[in-house]
Amino acid sequence: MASGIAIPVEVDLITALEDQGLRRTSARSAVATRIESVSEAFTAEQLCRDLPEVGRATVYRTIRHLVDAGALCKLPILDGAPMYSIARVEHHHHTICSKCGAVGEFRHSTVERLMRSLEKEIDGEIVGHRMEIFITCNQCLSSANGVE
Amino acid sequence: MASGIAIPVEVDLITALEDQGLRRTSARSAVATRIESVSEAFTAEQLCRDLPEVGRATVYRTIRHLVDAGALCKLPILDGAPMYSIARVEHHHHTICSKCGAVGEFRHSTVERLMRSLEKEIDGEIVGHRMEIFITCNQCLSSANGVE
DNA sequence: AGCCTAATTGATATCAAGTATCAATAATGA
DNA sequence: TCATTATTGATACTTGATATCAATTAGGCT
Repeated sequence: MASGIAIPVEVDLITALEDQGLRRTSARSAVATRIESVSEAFTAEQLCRDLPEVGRATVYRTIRHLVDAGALCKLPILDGAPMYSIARVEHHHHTICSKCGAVGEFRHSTVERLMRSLEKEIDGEIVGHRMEIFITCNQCLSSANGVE
Repeated sequence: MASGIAIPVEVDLITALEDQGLRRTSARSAVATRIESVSEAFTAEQLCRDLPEVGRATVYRTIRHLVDAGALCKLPILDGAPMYSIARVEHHHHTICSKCGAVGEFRHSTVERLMRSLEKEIDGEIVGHRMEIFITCNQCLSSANGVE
């Protein structure tokens, strides 16, 4: 999705954890491996279901560590549990398909430029931003055409 | 906040509810009045605490109706319950102070222009977007200076 | 290898936010 | 006023997530 503007970087979740001074354990490896193998965004509960051999608490803790390490993005969904996706692009934003929930990443220089121009208009100091674009992905568009 | 670019519109929450075909009741009036009187963004639980005479279920239901009516914005917070703010500006985005949590609104044409330019790059059809700018508000900036 | 210590785990209890239920109540229209 | 329908709110429940804490495990040290 938006592959033309994504800048992929190497992702190694277990290393990201070790870089935080955390030990490499079988539970953490299981969580990391699983996340790397699912290409799409996921919720914590999904991960718990996929990994019944790992305790819920550990799954949640590991996710939190990965978010702290910057290796995972936590993105709040309007209704329901937040989703997580691997941070493959340095600084990026997300596209969310409002039909199927698929999450993509993109990066666009205009967003950063926009921040600088807003700086004058805003009553304080900008420390960060977040942006989500809601789309109907091509897959959902074509399947809708096929049915109707 | 960002008053130079905000375009205020009239807000009358109880009317917004009636426009949805909902009855004017004392519980709904109490909720609407309370929301109008607090100038800042709030959580559902805060509202419940402020209105002990109105049942929790009714508070939640009324908030949902107001969001459906477009009179309230629901904005997901990274950790914890979503906050709600009156939609005073037609289409707008939010500033959130990461120190004190104060929420402001702003509107900027560049955001809409940005959407149009992104349309080409994104693998699907844009149906909406959301943007939050995290700031340290002037009040928090000055109080930090005063203490340190 | 074996030991020591601190980190980690996970079953369980708990918490917090929010929704479903449903009998009692209130609002509207005839 | 009456009949009908919407609304209310106490309660129970669901879901997502965290706290507790005894048992286990990893990593360093000798």
